[in-house]
Amino acid sequence: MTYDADLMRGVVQPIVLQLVSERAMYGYEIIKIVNQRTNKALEWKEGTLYPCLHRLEGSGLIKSTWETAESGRKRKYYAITRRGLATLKEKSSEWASFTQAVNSVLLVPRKALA
Amino acid sequence: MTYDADLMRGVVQPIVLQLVSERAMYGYEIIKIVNQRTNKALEWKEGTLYPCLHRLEGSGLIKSTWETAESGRKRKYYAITRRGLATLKEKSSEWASFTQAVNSVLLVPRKALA
DNA sequence: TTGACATACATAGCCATCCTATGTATTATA
DNA sequence: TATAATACATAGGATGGCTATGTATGTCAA
Repeated sequence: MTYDADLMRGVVQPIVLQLVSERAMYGYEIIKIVNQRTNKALEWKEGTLYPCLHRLEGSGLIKSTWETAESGRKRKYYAITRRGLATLKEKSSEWASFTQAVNSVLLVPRKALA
Repeated sequence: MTYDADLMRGVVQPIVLQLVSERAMYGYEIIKIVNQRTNKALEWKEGTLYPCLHRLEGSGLIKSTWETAESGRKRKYYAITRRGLATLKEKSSEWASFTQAVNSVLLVPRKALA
């Protein structure tokens, strides 16, 4: 159990929503981009992403379409829905205020302590 | 299921460790301080804190002593241990790098997008 | 052409823990 | 003498990330 596993909860959905809001993406691509954009600070596995994609689609926050690349390979592209966009905005600001709240406890300067 | 519940995982332990590292505290006090210091952005209930305190003590990261206030009321004070302090430092920097990683995905400026 | 690897999707089961709800007991207050 | 606040505790539900595994196709080097 990496500690990261607990931290990860609550951010996987917003991150996925953010990415597919930028442009339509397929699952494998999302994993690569997350690893890349965070310099592997976040290193997602399939077991993290795919169930999340299915949940998001089940909730109507994203929608998928199968497409075939020139290579002939089939990919399931996900795009954000109107409701997904609203949720993304919600969760983004929630994340911002949450981190601020946590930091207000975690980052108390020593000189401020009695 | 508030979304906050998922975000909360992974920060409860570090926050508790941070607080009891400042000075010895008892459970009920910790709850009040968290609510207060975060302006109720974080609003912990007993069911969140007490099991966490027991886990931390079980792991040897904090240790407890019963004390009696002038009022006659009994309180269980928790203090951080040497190992707890080491863990706190670890988790604090983990939290810092984690939020940075998440923000590097979540806070991509629009103009940076292809 | 064959083996290895990367790509691409998917899911079952484990497990940790946050939350709700509930319980007990004591002290303070109206 | 209620009611609220203080103070501790735990059982049970629910969620979802992680491990492991499975399938299939495309690419590339030996």
